[in-house]
Amino acid sequence: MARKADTAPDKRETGARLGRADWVAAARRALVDGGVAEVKVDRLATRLRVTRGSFYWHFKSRAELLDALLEDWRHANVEPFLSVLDGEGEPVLRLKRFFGVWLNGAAFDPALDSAMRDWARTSRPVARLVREADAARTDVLRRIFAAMGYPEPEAEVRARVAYYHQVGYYALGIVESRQLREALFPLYFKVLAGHDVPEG
Amino acid sequence: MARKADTAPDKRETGARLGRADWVAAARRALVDGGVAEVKVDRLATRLRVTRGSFYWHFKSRAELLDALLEDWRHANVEPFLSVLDGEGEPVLRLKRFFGVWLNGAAFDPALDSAMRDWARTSRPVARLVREADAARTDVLRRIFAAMGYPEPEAEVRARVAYYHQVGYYALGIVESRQLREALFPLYFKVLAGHDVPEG
DNA sequence: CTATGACCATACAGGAGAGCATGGAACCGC
DNA sequence: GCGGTTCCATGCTCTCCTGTATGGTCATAG
Repeated sequence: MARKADTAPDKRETGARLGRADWVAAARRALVDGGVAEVKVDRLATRLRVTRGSFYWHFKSRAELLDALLEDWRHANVEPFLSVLDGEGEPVLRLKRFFGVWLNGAAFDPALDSAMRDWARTSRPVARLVREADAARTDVLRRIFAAMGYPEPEAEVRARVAYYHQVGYYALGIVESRQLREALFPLYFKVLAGHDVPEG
Repeated sequence: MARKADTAPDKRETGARLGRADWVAAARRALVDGGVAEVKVDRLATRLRVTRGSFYWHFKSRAELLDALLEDWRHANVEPFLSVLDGEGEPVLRLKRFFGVWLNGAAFDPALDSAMRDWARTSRPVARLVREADAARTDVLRRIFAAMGYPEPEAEVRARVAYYHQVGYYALGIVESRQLREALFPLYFKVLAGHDVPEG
């Protein structure tokens, strides 16, 4: 029944066949709004409007899908984050750019980040990966603060406060208008950086 | 087989019968080190060295256990937290006391707090409860900063940074020696409060 | 037009876990 | 020590999910 797609195939374009990427994308969505426990083969199949027979052609097992999901996250939410922000320029401007990433949310998905952290609580390899990402990110911040002239213990502490603060913000599941966040931005910057927001 | 408790009944004292509280305690432990998904009736039964038959005498369903778990958390980790910290005294000293709660961790359990937040990601009522707790706690902080003389928008921002920072710290699953944390405490205090650590 | 490979449906086996029903054991008041 | 209450064991049913096997359909190269 129904290769003709009764209503809407949810993600893939009309009638197109699926690939591993489609399954990973569906898994990512399920992870974000349900946790790993909700990443189940038959549910994804239902959502993609195919049967599990399709899945087991693309993947050997559910574990293989989770591995692919992990690699997908690493590739999309860790590497770019670092390469973009660990560049050149005035330290204060680099810091402003760092905060900007959180604010505009173009480079990465905070909800996915939280979901990954949730997953990490019950999976050793995931925990390792997430912690590596966290360490790398805080290290970028630490170097920026050090370049701004803060002595070593304080640079580390400021990096932590800034980064942990953001993680906490998203962990709380706070929903605020972009306007409000932008209005508070100068104050956040002053408190976290100990400087006023620079021009540019 | 075995009312005589082969090895150790895990929690309840020798041979004693169980009550709702025992099941809730077991559920809390399971929640902390496995997430809601691991709070399963038969696993708890195994851990308590009884069968599921016992459970369904004390509880109508698994959902009822989760409700009890929720109420248990609210009663143990929200109300005391506020009453203790919203007291009298110098604002700076109250702030120091607030941070002290995080540090010595006697008044509440940060791991449980994180587990609850994870749970809140996939449950509306839990999210509502956790958010109420968060709002109440940040409000205590905000009032302290305001009493310290910070004008209103900044008091709010400093309260957020301080609180979110702690939430993030635990969300990352960081494990540090108490020594290191105490060594960094003065710096944290200086960055977060804009003051040196007061005496007393 | 046909053959090959990519993609998917169907049907089966098996496990894990929730929930109910019922009988038995332990305990307590009297 | 007897009867009622409290607590627990045992044995079912049912649902959800994973994994495998196998055959069908579609696209496309030649």
